[in-house]
Amino acid sequence: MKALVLPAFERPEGMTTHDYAFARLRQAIMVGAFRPGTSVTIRGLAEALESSPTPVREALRQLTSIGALHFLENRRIVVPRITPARFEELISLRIVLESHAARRAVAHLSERQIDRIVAIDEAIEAAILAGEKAAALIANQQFHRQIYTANPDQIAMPLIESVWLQLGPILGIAMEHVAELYVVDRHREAIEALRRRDEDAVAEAIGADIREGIGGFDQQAIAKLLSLAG
Amino acid sequence: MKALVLPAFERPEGMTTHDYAFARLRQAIMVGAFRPGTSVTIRGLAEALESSPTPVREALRQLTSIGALHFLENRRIVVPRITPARFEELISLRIVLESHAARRAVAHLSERQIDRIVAIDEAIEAAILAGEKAAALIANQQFHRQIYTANPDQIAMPLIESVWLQLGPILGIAMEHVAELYVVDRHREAIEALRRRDEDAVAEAIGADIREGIGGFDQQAIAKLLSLAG
DNA sequence: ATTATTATTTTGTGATCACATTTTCAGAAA
DNA sequence: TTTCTGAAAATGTGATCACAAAATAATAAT
Repeated sequence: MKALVLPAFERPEGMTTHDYAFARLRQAIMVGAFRPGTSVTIRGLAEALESSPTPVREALRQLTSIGALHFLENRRIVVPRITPARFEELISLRIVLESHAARRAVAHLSERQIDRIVAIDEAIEAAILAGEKAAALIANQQFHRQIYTANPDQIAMPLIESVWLQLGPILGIAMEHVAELYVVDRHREAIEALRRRDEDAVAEAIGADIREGIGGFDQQAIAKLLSLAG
Repeated sequence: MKALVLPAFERPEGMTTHDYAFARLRQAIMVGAFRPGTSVTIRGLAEALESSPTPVREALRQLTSIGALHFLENRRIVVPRITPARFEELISLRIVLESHAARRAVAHLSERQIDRIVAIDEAIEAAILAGEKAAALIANQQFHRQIYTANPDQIAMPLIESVWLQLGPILGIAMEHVAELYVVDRHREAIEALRRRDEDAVAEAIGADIREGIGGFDQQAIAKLLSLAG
């Protein structure tokens, strides 16, 4: 078992080792640093993170609870495999959850907050132009998160992030094999609908954004990506 | 801090201490054994479960990850507080998630499986007649779970169970203060729609089941229940 | 050469300890 | 009496160890 290399991560001053381990592993999964089916071990990750096993164990309990990793029957921990059918379930669930979260956020959004969302959209475009796929993915998530968290009573965000995490590994493969990830987006429509405070139009734009964005990968395309990943 | 008493739980042969701790705590939260705002400690729970702190710590990482408990800024662990607005978010998210999950399960259900769902519905009725509220709540969940898990590629179930868990503490209060919890249900309609393989009717019946069941507690009723709980 | 058995290694689990951080309590000062 | 300060207690964190369970490798039997 060769030494594991994780994407770089800046640990903030005073962050506990457990929180650092969790945040770093979560980010790595989110940007596709682990392939579907990959086994991880407590000691392997502890070594890569330069920590003792305890914080890693606790982080792994969290990551398995949010669907980012799976505990197998034999107690091994793996990055979940994905099938075209499961990909479709993830996308359809994303559409349902995020349309709903967007709809319920509309009444809470100030013009200032919408300006902030516009700025994030510009950062997405910049990342795409620069060919920085992982940065575009993260910025795209921030775009969505900024909308949904405008609702102070929202509880959908952890669920939405869990779905995003489960998409991480396949999107990681996609980022290696397709020229651009967010060719299509409907962010302009979403922003316009937000400004009009039109809940139906917002939900429609968000749903279409997902469906026509990464949801555009059909079962054949997913199967092809999975075969490319070995 | 007085000794904690947890609802009884039958530990299966060979179950690891961690799995037992997690399952028992999860169940306790689900049936409302903890009040919103209650603080729990690792050592307190370990004592109640007759284990060392390690498995409890790992279980707490899981429970906080699925929304059943919250880590506070000061590192304390509490049962989340709930407001009428949050209750409404939980219900509306339940409606969206479960209608969707039901819809996507329809194509996968055999007659044999539907028979099993009917049997569960009968068990719910029996529990209601016997005045066993917690048993009715668990059986009601099993009714729903049986439908949604018919879809072999479904991924919504962990999200749905997280929402159920977040409703646990307030439903626990409700069980103490209302005569019956599931006065209204739309299980018959759901079952009929399942037999007809009518996705729209299934989604509609499940949505109505939730909306007219526990979703019938309006903001005033929730505020009243919260004040009764202290 | 193949299969079964045994030994070794790897990996997860639970316990315990020391330490860091937060809360509570007691005593002193205003 | 109230507020402040310092000490003690409670609580979470991380490290380490031994043990249990699973996987792999080596050896023996067919």
